[in-house]
Amino acid sequence: MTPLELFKCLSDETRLTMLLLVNQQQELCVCELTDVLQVSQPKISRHLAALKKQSLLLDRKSGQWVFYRVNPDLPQWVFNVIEQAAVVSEKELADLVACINLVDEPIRRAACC
Amino acid sequence: MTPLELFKCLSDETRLTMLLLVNQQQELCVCELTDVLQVSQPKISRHLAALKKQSLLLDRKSGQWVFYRVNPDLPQWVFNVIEQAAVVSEKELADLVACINLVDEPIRRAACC
DNA sequence: CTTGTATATCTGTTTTAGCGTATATATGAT
DNA sequence: ATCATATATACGCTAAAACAGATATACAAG
Repeated sequence: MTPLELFKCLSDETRLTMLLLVNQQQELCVCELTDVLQVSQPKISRHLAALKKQSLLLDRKSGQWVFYRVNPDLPQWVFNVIEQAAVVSEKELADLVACINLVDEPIRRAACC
Repeated sequence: MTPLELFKCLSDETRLTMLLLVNQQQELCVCELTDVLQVSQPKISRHLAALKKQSLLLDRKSGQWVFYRVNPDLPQWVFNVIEQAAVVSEKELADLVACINLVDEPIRRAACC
C-alpha cells in the first residue's frame, strides 16, 4: 500500500466515514452502516468492497450478516494516518454513532460469540 | 481544513509528490518542479493552484520566479499526516531530488536572499 | 520597444469516479 | 418450497477530475 493508494481510498466521504466508524466501533455490519449513514445499501457495499480491495478492512460472515473490521496487520504509518483523521473527526463520529439503530444491537452481539 | 479535504488534495500523484518535495526542500519554484517531475508546466501550475487553494502551500514571487513552500501554520494533525507519507516515500523522493536540474540552483539561491 | 523566460489561466476533450436501479446469491424463517 | 432479509455485483448514466494545447501576463534583458 502506497501513500497515494491510501489517500485515494480516503478521498471519498462515504469510505472515509465508514473506515473511521469501523475503526472506532471495532466491528460493524453492512446494515448498521446503511442505517447510520442513510445511504443506499449498494452504495455502502460498493465502497466497502473498495476498502477491502486495498486491505484496509477485513470481513467476516456470520449468518446472513457480514461484519467489517479494520485490518490489524496494516503498516504502522497507515494506522497513524487513520488515527490523525479519527482524532479530528471525533465529535462528528460520536454524533453518528449516537444514531446507530439499536434494534440491531442484540443481533450483532449474538453474532459476535 | 477537514480530513476529507486533505485526503482529496493528496489523492493525485502530481499533487502528492509536489507537496512532499516542497516539504523536503523547503522551497521550490515551478520550473524546478517541472524539471523534476517531467510534466508540462500548465499541469504543474494547475496542481500547485489546487494545493494553494487548500492553504497547504504558500507562494512567494521573486523576479520572474514563484517559489512555493509548505504553509507553516497548518494544524498539527496535517503535518503529522504529511510526515507519515514523507517517511514512507523517503527513498523515492531522494531519487527524484537527485534529478533536480542544478543549473537552476544558483539562481534559486540568489533569489533567496 | 522587442524578445525571451517563467508562470497562470482558459477551452475543449477525455478519463475516471460515483450513482441509482435492477438483479443475483445466500441465509434464515414459515 | 416459499418468502423475507442481508449483501454483492452488473449495467447504463452522469458528474467531476485531469489533461493537452493555446493564450495571457509579468518580468528581465538587450
